This record gives sequence, structure tokens and C-alpha cells, in this order.
Amino acid sequence: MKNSSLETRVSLSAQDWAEAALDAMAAGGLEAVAVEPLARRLGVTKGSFYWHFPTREALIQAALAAWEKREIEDVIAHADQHAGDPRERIHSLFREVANTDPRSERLLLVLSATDHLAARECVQRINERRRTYVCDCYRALGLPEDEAHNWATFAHCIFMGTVRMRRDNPDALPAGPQFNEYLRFLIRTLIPPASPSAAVVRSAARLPRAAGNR
Amino acid sequence: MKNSSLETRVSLSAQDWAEAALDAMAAGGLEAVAVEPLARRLGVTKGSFYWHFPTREALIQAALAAWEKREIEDVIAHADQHAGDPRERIHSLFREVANTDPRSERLLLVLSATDHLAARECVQRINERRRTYVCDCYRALGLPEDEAHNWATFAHCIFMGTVRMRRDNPDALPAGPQFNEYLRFLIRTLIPPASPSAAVVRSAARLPRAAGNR
DNA sequence: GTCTAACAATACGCACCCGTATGGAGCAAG
DNA sequence: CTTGCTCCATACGGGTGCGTATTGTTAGAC
Repeated sequence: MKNSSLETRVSLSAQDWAEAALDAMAAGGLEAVAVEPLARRLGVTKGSFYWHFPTREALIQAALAAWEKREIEDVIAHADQHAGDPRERIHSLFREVANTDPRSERLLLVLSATDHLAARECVQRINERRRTYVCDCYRALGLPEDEAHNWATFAHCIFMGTVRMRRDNPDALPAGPQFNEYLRFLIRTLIPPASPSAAVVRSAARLPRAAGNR
Repeated sequence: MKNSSLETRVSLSAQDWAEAALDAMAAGGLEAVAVEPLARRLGVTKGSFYWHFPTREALIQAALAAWEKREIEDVIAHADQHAGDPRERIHSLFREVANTDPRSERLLLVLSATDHLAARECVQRINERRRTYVCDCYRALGLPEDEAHNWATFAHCIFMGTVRMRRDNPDALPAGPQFNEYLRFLIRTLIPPASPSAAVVRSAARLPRAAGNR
């Protein structure tokens, strides 16, 4: 929200270029992070870019770093928000499957499909951060180490699979009101022993996890 | 296996080009399907290519069509192999998660991440074919329509998520002997009511689903 | 042995992108 | 006002890919 395209901007910063690079990356893959097209999109020429960055690769690195930082902070923010109540943390996680940041999910997919080493390692760290967080939640629920690990990878796979299915075959995914029922189904299956009465999902469409994400 | 690189080949066929295109696609994405690099890799020049195909796009279409056809046939072959026993079909499906064709899974990922319309529709049809097959299995198990649908999308998401995790964070996935235990865990959770004694997974590392694939 | 088709090499023009070099426009300090 | 710094424009060279045009080369039909 800092600077719309119309506003007269005196000069661009490296962050502006990194942000534009992330947009292009999410839209068209790593190859879409091209200096000259980005410059056109920002209303400047290459001369501007090569003042801020020595090379195209440097821009990619900077964009990846900024994205990864924000993504990690999101996980931490979620943990802080529901501190102390592991069951509510897991519930909240599943509910947020429907409210993920589209750009981040596209980035995760697109960068996972590339052969760029740094990008792959970046999504690896982000995924690992998310998975270990879920694992912590399950451990806090009282599960032993190995079971927590199993449930966590299980839940994490379901998360990635659902996000991807929402991209590939959205029509096959339960729509609108029935999606909440599907979510209840997921939670009933993914939260192991306790909660015999299948604790109800209260107000399933809240808590946009990536609210301040831009 | 039809023609190794050393064998003196009198002339190339369109299928040879399509196959090479699929390899390149799986290795480096759609952008890697470039005429001149492919020609170099096949030991010829562009002159050969533009005899078989009018344009690069035509090659992509042909490659996608060939791949999709084989992928659909794989599903049918699996259904024929375990005709009549729905429970065994589902078991077999989960066991084969560990034995998928790497090239096909990379193609599914890479083409899902692209913005090429035909490619996206291709992975959409393949995914939908797989999902409906699982849904049929659950229905044959005696589940009502909506429950079968839920379990099928659930299982399909787990499948995609696991495949993807094996690419992104393989170290976090249970390795070797413990993977079978994780599979048992999956099956115990993913096959709904019956099988109270958690029917054992017999010889979990067999039945390479894509054996005659290349 | 010629003729014809399939298949392939060479050469060309075009477009796009990277990275460099160099020269400005604006502003701020002295 | 001049010096210097920041940010950007312009112009260039090199690389690579697409598609076309033109000209071989080989194998089989007759």
C-alpha cells in the first residue's frame, strides 16, 4: 500500500524492485523475473535497475530473502496469537487453509518446480518451518515424539495437497458452504484421540493468516 | 529403450521429438522445450525439427497429448489389475505412492506451475482422472456418494502432498523401513470404517505402477 | 539409373534479454 | 556556483531462441 503506480515517485528503492520481482515470479515463474520487462512495468529503464543491483541473480536472491523473512514471521505471529492452547492452534491452522495468501502459495508452487538451487532451498526452509510448527502443536497436545511427527507430516501433506488442488481442480473441491463441512471432516480425522464429540468449528471463515502481507 | 544416443539412427520421428520434449519439460520446465537445444541434444539441427512440426507450440501439444494418454492408460491398467476388490485397490494405490514414475510427478508439478493453458488443462484432466478413480474405489467400498467424495479428495490431497514433500523436504519424510510404518499409519487413517484389525500391508515395496512407461 | 519423397544442414532476419559504458538531471553541501 | 552524490536514460555488443528459405543427402519406386 506504500506506493501505488500513479503516485509521483521520486525514486525507486531496492525493495520496490524486489517486490515487483516477487509479483512477476508468482505470475510467470522465475524466468519472468527479467530486468527489462520489470523496468517497463515500473516505468523506468534498465539503467535504474543496474544501479540498485549488480545482476539479475542478485535481485532474485534479495526477493527470495524478503519473502522468506515474511513467511517465517507469519508462522511466529500465528504461534503468538494462540499461545498456550495447542488444540486451538491446530484448529486455527486448518481453518486458515481457505485463507492463505495466494501469492505466497503460488510462489511455493512455482519455486518448487524450478531448478534454481537457492529458490528450492528457500521453499524447503519455509515448508520445514511450517511442518515443525505443526509438529510442535501435536507434541503440545501430548502425543509422543514419533506419533506427533507422523501426524504433522500427515497434516502438512494435506495442507499442500489441498492448496494445490485448489489451483489444479478447484471444481472438484467442495465449494462455499460445503467446504466448511469438508473442513470439519478434515479436523475430525486429523486430530487424533480426544475431542470425541467432534468439537465444532466456530466461525470457520475468520482469521486471515496473511492479513498484513500486502 | 528403443534408441540410445550412440546407435546410428537413420532418421528421427515425431515421437522421438515428443519424448525428448517431455524429458526437457520434466527437467527444466516448459521454457526448456526449446527447438535449438533439443536439436543439439538429439544430434541434429533445427532443419530436422521444422520438418516434423510446424512450430514449437505444436511440439508441446504433441508431447502433452502423448503423456496424457499414457497417464490415463496407467489408471485403467491399475483398475484392471485389481478388478473386483475395492479394498485391495485402495491399498495398492497407497502402496504405490512410493513407486511413482519420477518424470510424471515432476511433469505434474512443473506443468501445474506454468501459465500455459493447454498444459494446465492437461494436468487438470489427469488429476481429475486419478481422483475420480479413488472416488470409485470408495464408492465400491459401500460409502454413500458424499462421503466417498470427501474421502477421495482427502486421499488425493494426501497423495499430491506426499509426492511434493518427497521433492521439497525428503529428509522430513520417514525414510526406508519407517516409511512402511508411515504408510500403515496412512492406511489406518484413510480407510474409514471396516478393517478394525488394521489389515497389514503385505510387501509394501512392490507393484511399480509405471513399469512399462518409458 | 533416374525420380521422388523423406529427412536434414546451412544461412538468414527478427526479437528479446543480459550486462556495460557513458552521460545526463536533480538535489544538497560547501 | 561548483562540486559531488544519487538515481536514471540512452546506446551499444553479445548471446540465444524462433521461424523461413534454400539447398543437400539418402532410400526406395519404377
